[in-house]
Amino acid sequence: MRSTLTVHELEAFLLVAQTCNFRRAAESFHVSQSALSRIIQSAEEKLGARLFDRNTRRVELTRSGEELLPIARRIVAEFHDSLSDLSEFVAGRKGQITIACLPSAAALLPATMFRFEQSHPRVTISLVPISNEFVKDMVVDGRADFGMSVAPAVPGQVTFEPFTRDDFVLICSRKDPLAKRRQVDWSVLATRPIVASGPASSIRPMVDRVLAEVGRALIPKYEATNISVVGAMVAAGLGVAPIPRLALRLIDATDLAVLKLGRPVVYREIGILTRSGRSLSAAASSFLDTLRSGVGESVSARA
Amino acid sequence: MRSTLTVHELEAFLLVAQTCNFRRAAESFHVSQSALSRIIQSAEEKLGARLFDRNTRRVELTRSGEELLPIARRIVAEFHDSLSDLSEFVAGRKGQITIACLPSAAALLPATMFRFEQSHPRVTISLVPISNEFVKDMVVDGRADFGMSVAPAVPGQVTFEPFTRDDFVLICSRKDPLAKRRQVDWSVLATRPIVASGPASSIRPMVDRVLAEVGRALIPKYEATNISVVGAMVAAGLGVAPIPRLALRLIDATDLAVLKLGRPVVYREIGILTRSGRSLSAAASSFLDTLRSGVGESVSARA
DNA sequence: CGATCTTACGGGATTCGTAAACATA
DNA sequence: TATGTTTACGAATCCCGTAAGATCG
Repeated sequence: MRSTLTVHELEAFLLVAQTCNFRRAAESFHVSQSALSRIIQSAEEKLGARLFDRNTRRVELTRSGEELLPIARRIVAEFHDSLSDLSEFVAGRKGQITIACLPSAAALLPATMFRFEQSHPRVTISLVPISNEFVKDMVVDGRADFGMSVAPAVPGQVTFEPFTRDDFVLICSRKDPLAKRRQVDWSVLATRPIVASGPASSIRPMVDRVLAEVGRALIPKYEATNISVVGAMVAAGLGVAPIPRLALRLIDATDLAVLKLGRPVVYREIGILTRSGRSLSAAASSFLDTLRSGVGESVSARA
Repeated sequence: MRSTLTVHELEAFLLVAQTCNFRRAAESFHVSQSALSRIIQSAEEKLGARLFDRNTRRVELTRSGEELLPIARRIVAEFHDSLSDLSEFVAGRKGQITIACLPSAAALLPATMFRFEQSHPRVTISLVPISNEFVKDMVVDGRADFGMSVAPAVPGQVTFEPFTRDDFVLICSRKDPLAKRRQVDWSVLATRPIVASGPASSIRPMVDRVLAEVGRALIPKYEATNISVVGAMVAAGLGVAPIPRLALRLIDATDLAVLKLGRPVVYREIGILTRSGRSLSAAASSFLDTLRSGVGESVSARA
């Protein structure tokens, strides 16, 4: 074989083989018949063998042509099928999205996931709840398409796009006299034992900082790594806890009172982490569009 | 997808994906680096998605690129593997040959088949011994690549190329006094009972014609369709039989004497039948070349 | 500043369509 | 002669290589 055939030539070949008629095949192929004739000639030349025995009245496959027929069919089918699969992917209609996010931020996503499912039924989503520091890692090394968390201490490898603000609330037992109030200031924390999140949590550093601002140090009476456990301890009356409002979704609130935390005004900025200088998959990109377009909804859902 | 990618582009893509470096990939691909850059650009444009996130220092696959990677590998591999298979076929190094031939002509082939096997180990050959009239049929409708037989009564659909002449011999019992002679004339047939081939055989009409020429009619004392049976009957002393020399190979000659048949000089022209206006497969064509190039050998083998 | 990808540009090869030539039943 | 394939030819397109430009570490 002097040179390699083209998919274009194989397609032309298939049409001629199908119709055994250059004129009609040319029509199907949307080229002039002389062009088709030359395409076949070129294929034959490259192959070093005639593909059709033809005269002006009859066109039929040679043995070589018969041998090529199933091969060409397979190649052309493979070619188009595979690439159309790919185009599904490129269009974002198919694919897999992995999202790394803070456990509390996970509460922001299900509504969006539901809407996304309507328009992108063939996209699967894997939501990985993970502590703050690892969100960035997963995004940086590509294990996640994007992340949802607070802004990273060191940007650079990731880009942070603010998405929503998460303010803090105080939870206390329903039996605590505070339970009657709608809002308290952070200073109230001086009056009660504090159930604190573990130091690895994204919550703890903020609470520490705020308390430092108001001139007090956090001396935790109790500590728990898991926010649900914090909730349970508070519900049992062991103390009070300042937590992000979104974290309420992860807690059994039956025996809890939730109070707005007034001054100072503190919030976490929850945003979208993407890898800098790296493009998103089409599916992930669509998902983020859906997420952004639903901001109003998700903010109201937060109340 | 606006338009369809090219195998050429897929190959370029694979090289870039492999090296993550346009310059080196361009080298492997035997094009300038700018050309490669444009090939990738073209692929990206056709696909509607970037394949590489790249700047002057780093080149790495996007998600779309990662998705394309296994697809491209499969397509390109399939493409080359299949077509190289085909080129094996086209070169005649691989394939299947079906030969329809007279049972007696089959004796001409094994020597050639042996030599052909040396140079074309991946070609399989199917030899179909079949009566004369069907040889032509098989060639005409393509069930056989070519045939070996006497010239067809009506040419036209097939082309006849003479290959060898097959003269006639007389077989008789070793006990017959004739057995002492080396050569007799056809007229000797008047002196003995004749064991004739069946009327469907290609031999019979010739014998009839020759006897008519020498002014005698063939009144067969015995008849057999199968040439081996004719031989056995002659060996048993039931009569004598004029048969083509090639047919001797199909007969147990232990108890037979073989005499040359002198006047009139009669022979069958055995030749190669191919379908008119139809090209042979490369393997069949090679085989025929081998066959023709071995004429001397096969003629001598005939003695 | 150096290595590397991208863009600009001119030339050459390819491929197309129209139309005339050619071939077979 | 009618139908259908091939060849001729001019035009448009595509693709390449060289070289200059742009960009990141």
